[in-house]
Amino acid sequence: MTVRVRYGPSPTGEPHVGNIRTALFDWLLARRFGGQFIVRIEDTDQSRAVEGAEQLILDALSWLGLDWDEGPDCHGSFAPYRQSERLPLYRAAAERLIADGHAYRCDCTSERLNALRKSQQQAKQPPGYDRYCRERQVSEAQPHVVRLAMPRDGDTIVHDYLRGDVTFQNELLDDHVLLKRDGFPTYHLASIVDDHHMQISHVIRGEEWLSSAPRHVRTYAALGWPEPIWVHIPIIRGPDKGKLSKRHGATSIREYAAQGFLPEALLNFLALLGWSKDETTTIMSRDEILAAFDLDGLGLSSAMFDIERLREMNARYIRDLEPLDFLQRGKPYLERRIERTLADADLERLVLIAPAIQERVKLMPEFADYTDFFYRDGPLDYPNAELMGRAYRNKPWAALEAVEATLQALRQVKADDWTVASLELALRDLANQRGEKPGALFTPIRVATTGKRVAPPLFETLVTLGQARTLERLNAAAERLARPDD
RNA sequence: GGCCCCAUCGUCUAGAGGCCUAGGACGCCAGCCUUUCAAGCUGGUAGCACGGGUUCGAAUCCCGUUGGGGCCA
Repeated sequence: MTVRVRYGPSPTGEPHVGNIRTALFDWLLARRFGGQFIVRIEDTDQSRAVEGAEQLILDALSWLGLDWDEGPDCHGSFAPYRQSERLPLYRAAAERLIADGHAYRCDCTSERLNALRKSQQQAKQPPGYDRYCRERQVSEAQPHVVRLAMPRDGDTIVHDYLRGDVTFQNELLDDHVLLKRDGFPTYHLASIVDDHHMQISHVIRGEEWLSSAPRHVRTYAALGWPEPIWVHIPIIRGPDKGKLSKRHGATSIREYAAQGFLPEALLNFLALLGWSKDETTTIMSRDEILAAFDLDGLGLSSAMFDIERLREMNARYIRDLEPLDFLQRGKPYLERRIERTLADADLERLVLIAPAIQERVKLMPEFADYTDFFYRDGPLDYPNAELMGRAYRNKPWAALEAVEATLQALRQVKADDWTVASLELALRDLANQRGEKPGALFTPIRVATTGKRVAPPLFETLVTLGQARTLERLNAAAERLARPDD
């Protein structure tokens, strides 16, 4: 069997991580088994449509590296891929169902329906359409909806790939609407007609659709079409255990991108939310996930979206980046911070220190914190107290002495010997001579050269900064300590 | 409320009757390392929701209870 799976987002806003995870499983199944991944825009609810949302969805997929074979922006054998452009297909299906006696026209007013619901509520009856029009002849000319004539008794069984057979009592299912008054189909009709015509093999969707699945099964039966394989995957929950939503903070893919999460990390994290390869593997590239993926690895219980775990995974991915790749990815954040653009050669001065920075950055925007001082021209901005650190706290004269001793030692280093090894030797030596711990001496040097208490390792920093600027900044620090009016 | 789904450390999970005195990862705690901050290393903390069965034997199968979630209202 050819695997053909579709992702059917509604263009109602930013794509949500929960939806994208479904798309990920679609994509994985298709790619793993040599099938096709189709993107179909489900825009039959005109009132909820949002301008530009379709592009946002496609962008999110691209950002994660999920490519599609057929979709609204490319040709495919089953075009068009927007439901709003496929209306005649749904109408034809509805007409056929009516002709065969599986569906009927209904012109009940919303007043009647509301009254009905109210009386059902009062009588503590299950709510639902009372099939008033099922035995009537409603003229085509009248405004009307089309409803599916569901069986009145018996059961409908949904064969779910993950859960096995799920049985629903037909008497609890009412005659739902297939075609709305405006001639647009509901999800219940459109998805079925399209899945059939597009030869979809597996319907992977959130568990929230399981309760309407018997309606879909009945529709397939009425149309005489074979059912796809149903795969209802668990939903993602927020920290309060409820369905993940905006209340819980960021939910859109774009927000995660903006916060500095790497697409590889988010992909890995999402894949592991409800799926696992084996008992130990947690870090997997897209290709490794792909090679191991299958539906049987999916779990049945819903997983919580734990941002801490995602952050940790992101940090891990950042550490594992090639240094030059890391620099390129950090570049935009640094440029924004220093408010100018950087040539690649200028950026690549950082290659020596890049691995040390990678160990420290958890989220990409932090890249700027660890690198901006390399690109500042004027005096650094920091309080004098920082310069003294703990060892020279409230003793500017002592700190001054340390800085001056450092200056003296570093001036003697030959320009062509300005390396990590010789700086380490020189500065450790100096600390020894002065009879103090390296940390005591290094703090003022660090603050003087970076303007920060927390910075990358010192020797690499000084080498990257260069001898001239190091001495210049130490001089500036000495001057500040000499007149402690800060 | 009705229907449906689910149930292993705080979190993500491994486990498809004996391999389980339940394994891994993140977090957390302690120690080591250490020039700040990290990273790394070592050790530790913590779980099969409960009650009945079935079986020589149950985290694993069945029933019930409880809890959580979804859908409909």
